[in-house]
Amino acid sequence: MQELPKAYNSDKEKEISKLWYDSELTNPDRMTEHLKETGEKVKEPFTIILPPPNANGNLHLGHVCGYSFHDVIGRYMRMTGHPTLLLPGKDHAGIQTETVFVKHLKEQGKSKEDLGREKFYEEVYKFCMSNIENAREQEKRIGLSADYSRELFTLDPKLTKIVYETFYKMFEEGLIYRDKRIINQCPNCMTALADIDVEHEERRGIFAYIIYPFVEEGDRKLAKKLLGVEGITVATTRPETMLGDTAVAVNPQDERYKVFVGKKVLLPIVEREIPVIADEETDMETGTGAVKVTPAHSPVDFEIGKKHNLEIVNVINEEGKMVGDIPERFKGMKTVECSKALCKELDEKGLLVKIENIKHEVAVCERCRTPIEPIISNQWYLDVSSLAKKALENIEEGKLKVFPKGQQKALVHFFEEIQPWCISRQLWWGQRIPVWYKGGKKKYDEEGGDISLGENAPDNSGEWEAETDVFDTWFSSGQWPFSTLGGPGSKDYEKYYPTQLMIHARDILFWWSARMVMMGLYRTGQLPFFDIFLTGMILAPDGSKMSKSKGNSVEPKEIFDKYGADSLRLWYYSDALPGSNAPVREEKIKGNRNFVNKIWNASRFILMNVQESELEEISRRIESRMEETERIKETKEHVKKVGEYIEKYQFNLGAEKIREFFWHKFCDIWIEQVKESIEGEEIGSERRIQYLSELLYLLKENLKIIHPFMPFVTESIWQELVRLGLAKGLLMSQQMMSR
RNA sequence: GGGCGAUUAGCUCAGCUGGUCAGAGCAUCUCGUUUACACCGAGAGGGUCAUAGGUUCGAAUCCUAUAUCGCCCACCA
Repeated sequence: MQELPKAYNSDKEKEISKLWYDSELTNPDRMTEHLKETGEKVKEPFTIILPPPNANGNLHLGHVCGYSFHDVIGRYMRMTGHPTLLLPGKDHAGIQTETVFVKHLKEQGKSKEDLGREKFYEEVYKFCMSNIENAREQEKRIGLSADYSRELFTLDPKLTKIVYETFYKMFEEGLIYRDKRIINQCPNCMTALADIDVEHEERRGIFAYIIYPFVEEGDRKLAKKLLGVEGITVATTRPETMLGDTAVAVNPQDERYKVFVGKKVLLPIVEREIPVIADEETDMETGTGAVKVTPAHSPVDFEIGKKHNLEIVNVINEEGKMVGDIPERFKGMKTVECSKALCKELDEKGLLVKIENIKHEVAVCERCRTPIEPIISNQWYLDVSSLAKKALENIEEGKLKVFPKGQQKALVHFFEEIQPWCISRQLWWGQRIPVWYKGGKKKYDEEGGDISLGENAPDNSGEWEAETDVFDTWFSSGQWPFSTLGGPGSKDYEKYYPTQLMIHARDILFWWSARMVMMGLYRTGQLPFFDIFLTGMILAPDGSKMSKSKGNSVEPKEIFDKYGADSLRLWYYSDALPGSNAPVREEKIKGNRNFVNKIWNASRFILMNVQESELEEISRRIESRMEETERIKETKEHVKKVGEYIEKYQFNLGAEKIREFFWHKFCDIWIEQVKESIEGEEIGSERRIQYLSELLYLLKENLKIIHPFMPFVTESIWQELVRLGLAKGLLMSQQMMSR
């Protein structure tokens, strides 16, 4: 009797999601009431804090798909009696957003300095807000049943307050301190980076052999005899740093150089006398076995310098330009430029032996791929050793688990090897570190002095200078699970913390989950979550990494428009398993679209068969206790099995199972059987009523168990049933196999 | 240099604690003018489960090597 369109049209997805959000059942408080009203059992709340996407651009396919994991388990939990909170948010993404926005400005011929700090902040804020709106719409399009009434931005003052509290506590306990040491400076982003923000990339480079002549005549002669030249030859990939050399190191076991240890060489060009020292770290096999030591611009050399009490000579500034106590002609040069100029001069002096072209690993900025400059600088550090230790204990005790297991070992390794975390960034976009220096920051760093914590200066004396650095983004997002819930003591926190599960892409395991675990344990004494599920990475169709620059990225909108969200979700469940990569396969998504349509048509067929006069009786029967037929029994087992798969995070198996069962059992066999059984039967006959009731009941239970995976098509069919009085409410809030 | 993981049909991959495990989807081929659906139905072909050993009554599944690929970590100048 029903006249439904012949094919499911995914255009209606927007109306469907409006039903969900308008119902407010995505709010666990509201869901609790709903369960009570309908006489269902209310179980423990289930909470997932969603990873906040960066508010500086569009969501890519990976973000959007990732949420289908949060959503499938969230919906399942909601449908099994757990008031469920999927808490959404957006990340200000300090360095990345600042980089993106500065680029925008540059295109308009402006710089951030033109705007000034305050105006800049305002503009970036606006920029983020418009992106956030966009991102939210994309999240809704995949069907994410998140509670948007609780949505937060990482720079929300409520969150900043909690982040500051953590900072004060850590400072007072001595975990946070200011220290002068060698840091990773990105000359492009103009800020310090934590070790973890640095990546290694193979780049072409040079390996230059340079002679450092001995100071004493006698040494020169001896060297000539033993080494062939009047000095010691060092090999380096970065000749420009020689301007800051304060020693030459050799291995104490190295017979070639033993006699020269303690002697002095004359640093060419600069004409500075520096000692030859012995250090075990020096590898006899590399280069000439003698290495120049530049404590100011190499982490290794910094350590050697500390050990041997060497002078630290700064010759490169935070912009990657040559500065300091160096010959005038090199000042202001970029490092590469300087390297070339130096090689030329050395060659003219006969001190350049040779230059080899090599490939080597270079440390680069994770965001802009600019090679980082190690420089000496004062920064804020967090001593994470005690926090990491607690995290490790929780892993060892089996309280914290990572899926897949292999990544758990990686996390253990990370915690074991963890170094102090540089948490200050020289950016404008972010949370200002709440510190005031009496008499100025420079004075404090040079001679020490008074410091005051707080958002405002302790008094109006005018003596206090505000810290201008901001926190590393991860310092605040590391507190996300409890800060979004209002922090210890608040109502939501008491109800929903700790959460159960964290799901995100595996590339941010160390940046994010590791930090959340440490910060959570620190601030709340509890793990912020117990399971970490790492999603697979989506790749371009050819198996390469998707990137805008390569032009091989697939836009989510394209897929949504063409195949609908359900098809995309189902593809993701089966292909993007933890630990694996998933190249986008359009044919497969298309195949899922066919399944979506199959569900639609099977439902449509059943409704077509039911006559208006039979509705009331059928409705009565499916609402009352049905006789347990073989088919119903089998369906119950099916639902149970799928539930187990979801609870074990085996979404791929769950997806396969619902497809297999609905298509090849329910449609191919049962519908066909019923079709045959009622053929030629009179309308309203007991036989018809009985079969059709059973079929409708089975359909409803199937829709329920399919719903977490494919919410749109199932909900839209459910609403057709509601229209006919065969169902009530939203499918989203129904309870599995509940009668 | 260290660690982790992968290697199963043309493609993308399932296969949990060893015994109907040789599978799914897509692709291919054949047949079907059935009134839910051609975004369909019925069926077919296709893999010595990377290689070599080993444990076992029995291994894709456990162990040991080898090869290839991928990812992560790492200060080798």
